[in-house]
Amino acid sequence: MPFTAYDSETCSIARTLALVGDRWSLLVLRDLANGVRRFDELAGHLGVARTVLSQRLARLVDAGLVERVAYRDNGARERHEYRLLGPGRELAGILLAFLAWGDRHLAGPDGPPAVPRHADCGAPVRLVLTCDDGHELGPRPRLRLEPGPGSRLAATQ
Amino acid sequence: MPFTAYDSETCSIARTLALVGDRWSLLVLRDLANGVRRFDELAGHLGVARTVLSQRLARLVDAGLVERVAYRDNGARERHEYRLLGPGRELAGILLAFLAWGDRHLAGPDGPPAVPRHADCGAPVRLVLTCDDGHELGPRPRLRLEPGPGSRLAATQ
DNA sequence: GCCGCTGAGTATCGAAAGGCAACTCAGCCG
DNA sequence: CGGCTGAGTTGCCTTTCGATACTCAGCGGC
Repeated sequence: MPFTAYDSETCSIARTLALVGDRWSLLVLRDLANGVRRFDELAGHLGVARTVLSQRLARLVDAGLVERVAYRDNGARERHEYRLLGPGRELAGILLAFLAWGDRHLAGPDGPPAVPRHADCGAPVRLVLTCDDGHELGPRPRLRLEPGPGSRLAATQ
Repeated sequence: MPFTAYDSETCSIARTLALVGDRWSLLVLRDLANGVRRFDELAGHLGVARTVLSQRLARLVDAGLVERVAYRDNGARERHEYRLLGPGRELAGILLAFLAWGDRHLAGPDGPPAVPRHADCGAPVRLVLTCDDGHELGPRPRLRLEPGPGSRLAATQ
C-alpha cells in the first residue's frame, strides 16, 4: 500500500501543523517558554502585527496550550498575561528540533545564536533519536511512516 | 539580560521557520521522505494548490534540501522527480517531534494514525531529550534558551 | 474631577499570499 | 496528425497579513 493511499490530513504531523504551523505561533511559544508573557512585549520582540498576535494567542488559549492569567503590577490596574500550560510546554521538542536543524544548516560562522540548557542543572540539552531495538539513529535517519491504529484511507484516488 | 534583548530573527528556530515554517513545506518533506516523489502525486495527496507546490519545491531545491532529478518511465519522455538530499533528511527530527506531539494531543480514540519505524530494523522510533549531565528530560522539560556565540542584540529597544 | 498615560487590545484598509480553474508545452503513441 | 499525460504557468478571486489609527479602562497627578 503506497503512502499516498493514506489520508494526508489524518496524520499527526498534519494535525499539529494545522494548529501551530504558521509563521508566528511557534515563535510566540518560544518566547512564552522564555519568560516573555505580555502582549506588548511579544508584539515588540517578534515584530508581528498586533492583530495577528491577538488571533494567535486566542487560538493557543482555545487549544489549551496557553492560559490567560490576571496580574497586577504595583498599584496598576489588573491586566492579563499569557503562560504556557502543560501541552504548550510539551512543544519544546518541536522547538528544539527546529533549533538543532537551524544550528547545523543556517547558523553563521560565529556559531549557534542560542543554546538550550536544562533549567535545573544548566547543562546543554539535545534531542536523540533511538529505536526500540536500542539503536541510536544518527542525524540522517532512514525511517518510514507506517499506518497506525488511527490511520484512514485517503478519500479520493 | 532578558530574552527580549536578543534579536528574534537571528535565532535558529526563526531561521528554520522562515524556510519551512508554512502550511505546506513540512508536509511536502514528509511525503518525500515516504517515497512520494512526483509533482502530481504530491499535489493529489496533499491537496495543495499546484502553484503553491511549485513554489515550495523551488524553494526547497534552492535551499539544497531537495534535488530535481530526471527520470524516464518505460518509453515515456523524460520527466523530473524530487528527492530528499541530506539536509532534507535531517529534518526528520522536526517531523518526528510534530508527530509525537500530535499523537499525544490530537489523536482520536483509535490511537496514532501513523507510527514511525527505523527502516533498517523495523522497530518504532522515538525522540529522547537528554542533557549533557546525563539527565533524561521528560515530555515537559524545563529549559531556557541562552545566548550562544552567534547571538545578536535586538535592533530596537 | 479632569487629563493624560499605559497596556491591551479592535477597526480599517491596502498589499501579499493562497486557491481554483483553465491554459500551455513537450514528446510519445496510435 | 491529433490526442494523451505529466508538469507546470497564467489569471482571477478570496483570504490572510501588516501598518496605522482608534478604543477602552483605570490609575496618578494636578
